[in-house]
Amino acid sequence: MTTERYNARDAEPRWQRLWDERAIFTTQNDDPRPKYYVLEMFPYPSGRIHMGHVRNYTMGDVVARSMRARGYNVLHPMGWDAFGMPAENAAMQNKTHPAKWTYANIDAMKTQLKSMGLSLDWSREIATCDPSYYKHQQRMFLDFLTAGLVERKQSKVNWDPVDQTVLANEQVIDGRGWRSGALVEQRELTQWFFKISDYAQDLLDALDTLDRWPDKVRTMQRNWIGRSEGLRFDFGLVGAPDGFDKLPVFTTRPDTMWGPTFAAISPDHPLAKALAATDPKVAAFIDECHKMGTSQAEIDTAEKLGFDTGIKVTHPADASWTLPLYIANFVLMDYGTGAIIGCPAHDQRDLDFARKYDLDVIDVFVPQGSDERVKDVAFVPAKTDTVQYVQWVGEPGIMTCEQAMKASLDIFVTDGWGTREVNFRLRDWGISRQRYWGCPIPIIHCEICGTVPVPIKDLPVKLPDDIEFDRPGNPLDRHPTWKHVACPQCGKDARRETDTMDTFVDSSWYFARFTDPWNDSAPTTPDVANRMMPVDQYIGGVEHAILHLLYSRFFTRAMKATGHVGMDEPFKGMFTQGMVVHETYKKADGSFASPAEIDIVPDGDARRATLIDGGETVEIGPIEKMSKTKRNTVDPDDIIGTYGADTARWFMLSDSPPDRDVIWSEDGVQGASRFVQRVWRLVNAAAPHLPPPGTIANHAGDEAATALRRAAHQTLSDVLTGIERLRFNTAIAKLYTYVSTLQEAVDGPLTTTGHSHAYSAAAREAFDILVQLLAPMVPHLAEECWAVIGHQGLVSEAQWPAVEADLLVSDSMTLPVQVNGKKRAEVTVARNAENSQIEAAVLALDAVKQALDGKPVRKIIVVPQRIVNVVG
RNA sequence: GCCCCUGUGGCGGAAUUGGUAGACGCGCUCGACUCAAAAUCGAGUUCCGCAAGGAGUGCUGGUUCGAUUCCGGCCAGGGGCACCA
Repeated sequence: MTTERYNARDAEPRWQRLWDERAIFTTQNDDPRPKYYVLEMFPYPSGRIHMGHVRNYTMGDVVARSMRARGYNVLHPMGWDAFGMPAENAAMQNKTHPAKWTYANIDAMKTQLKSMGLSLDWSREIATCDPSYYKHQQRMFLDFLTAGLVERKQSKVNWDPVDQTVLANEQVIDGRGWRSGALVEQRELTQWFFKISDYAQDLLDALDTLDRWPDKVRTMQRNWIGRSEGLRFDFGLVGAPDGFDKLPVFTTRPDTMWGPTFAAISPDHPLAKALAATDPKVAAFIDECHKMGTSQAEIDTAEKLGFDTGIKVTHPADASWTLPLYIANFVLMDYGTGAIIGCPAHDQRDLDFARKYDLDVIDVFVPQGSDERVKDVAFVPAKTDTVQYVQWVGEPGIMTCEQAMKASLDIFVTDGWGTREVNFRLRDWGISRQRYWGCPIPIIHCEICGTVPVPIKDLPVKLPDDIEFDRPGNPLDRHPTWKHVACPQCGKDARRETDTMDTFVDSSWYFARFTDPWNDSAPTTPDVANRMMPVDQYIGGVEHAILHLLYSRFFTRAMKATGHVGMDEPFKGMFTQGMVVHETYKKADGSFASPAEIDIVPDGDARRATLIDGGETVEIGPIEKMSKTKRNTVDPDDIIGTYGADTARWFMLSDSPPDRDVIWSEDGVQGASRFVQRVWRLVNAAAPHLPPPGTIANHAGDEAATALRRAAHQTLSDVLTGIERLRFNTAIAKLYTYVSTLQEAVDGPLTTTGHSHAYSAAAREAFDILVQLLAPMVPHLAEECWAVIGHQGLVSEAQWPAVEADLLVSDSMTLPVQVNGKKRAEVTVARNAENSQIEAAVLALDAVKQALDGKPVRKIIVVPQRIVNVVG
């Protein structure tokens, strides 16, 4: 039989057009069926999609299509994270307006996404750079301000000298700007902050409820929030300037309070500043500290510097116990109170400092049964280690550090010397950016009225179109007219805030906007948002495990506090997919060749890569993340053009577990392509032999029909759970097996005359199920096949049949038989056989007798439905 | 330094969470079809052994009738955090 090869290039656009015309992926908010919201992290419109996008969106699409087939009202929208610096950089280079550049990119990428055949509701498309989106963001900024969740404060900021902007702590990687790579400097600026730290405890606690999030991500967030419990107390001050009579300190090791030998404050501490005002030597020291870089290398090698203020602090437990007070360069102002106690015996950094400045070292505890005192290495046991306490207000004794910490804390609290305190590493979120291409902060600065919110009726504060990018810095600030406005309160001349918001703000609520993007008067329609939210399955890269996900969790809480949504957590299920990686090809001159320029030929057991143009042999390098610099990228357009979207989708889902990296290889793609053709041939071969759609499968008493139906329903059940657990690779393995089973049917009974009606009907069901299960993964091929086997409608709209549970169990079962833990035989017994019957059957087996070798049977373990083990 | 994850054939990986290790795919070998190639189809493919059989899930101990799975110690690779008191 001759069947033409499946032509994806012809079929795919045809089905995409039909889906579009019939708007079958448009979601109604008032649909009575249960909702399911599946979302992939929306892309930055860089201009072209890459393989990472293909993988991400394919996974989401499989979930969306399968949930639709299971009867849910699926919301699966797409949008654009469209503000950001690349648009400004492009504007500087090409003299194009960021908006023009961005929207052109959106157009191009939308075309690419459409060629993938994704089941997206494009009617909800949003771009964060559109005033119809950011006006609501401005509104929420004002709501948050009213609710006390926004603060304007002087703060030391990370300043990126290349991009000329402030960076959040999260955007500083190894002391360098995350985008420019420039060494970050410290500057004092007045900035807008979202008070995410107000929610630190809640954000931490609620992680326990997110049971459909990867543990890895939850751990990362937990560490980032960084909760630590400890003791807060005041040192008394002797000889300090007026107004400073005590020094608040936080410590997580109250047990070391019995052996401090110095105290130190940050160079940014108010007391240090006060001293600097009258003492030029202090001022000089502080200056020196500020010159210190923040890069990792500098921090690692930086010398611990201290300046003895001459001031003494008094120990809270004993006012006659005084310690010297230093200003030290390693004390951070924005953690704890900006002041520390130094206990050199049990902290290496304190010990180094003590040795350098010739301070005492007091051992609070020593190893159990030892009298060894600290010399050059601090003694820092684990909290659960048991040690001998020698310095103690009560009876010295042997206990764990944990016990001693608790006991010390109790003493301090009971005696009124201090209080329990919890500190978090998480800082407030600085959102001010000195950039043009971002959401303007809706504030007006008036000399008389101070900072005045822009009235909600005046929103949006739109970005001006006529701007120039001839110089670095913030073009909004240089605009001749934009910032000059009248104060909304007093009407006098005032000045607009020229900072824009961090782009992470834009992506912190887009998922909520998708629920009703048509509402022009408010960010959300709470009724609708509460019905469609939270996102049931969110899918994206691990690189956003902290930043984006934590901000979104905060934002949802803030939106709840201001009445825009009714829930705390935005993402019920979260999944982080792995990267797409590819081997690299290095030419003799050290430059890289792209996979498209390479021919791979077998070379003995190995493979050899040569340049198609010229034939030069190139070195096959390590497998790495696809990147422009390594030139190991594969263009989705090329793959879709050559093999079709279905092949690309199938490949992305096969083999690699979705949370791990997938190695893109030509062999793999061809394997996927072969599968597409195989399905096509199989379905075409079967089609003429199938009874009309709707023929009811009834297998009673027909062995062959029963076997076929069992295979179909087993596969249905397996694929369903595979997708549910996002284990697409195993779902695909089941489909491969199922295709082989159906191939056997086509090669045998189905195409031979004389098979029963029951068998025909079972085959009809079996092929319907095949095509339906393929549809989420290779939707175009599935539509084509659906038509070939005689269906009128679209498989994309067809509901999956229910799994018939009684088909998943058979009347007899084959159990493996072990003797002393080694498999020796198999035994087939009735499903409902008694254990005694099974035992008898097992002992009668020759293989068992042989393996026992005459030894008596001591025990027989029969695990129902599983295994039999004979112990001799 | 602290925290987390991973380790299974030539390769990607399965294994219903303590019950037949290696499903499924890739690659490879042999065969069929073909003048030939591609495509397709069939057989084989953890290792040692002609075989019977034995060994085997990074290494090493343990728990168990039974361990890839649980526990202890180590080794290797990857990731996150880090002057955080």
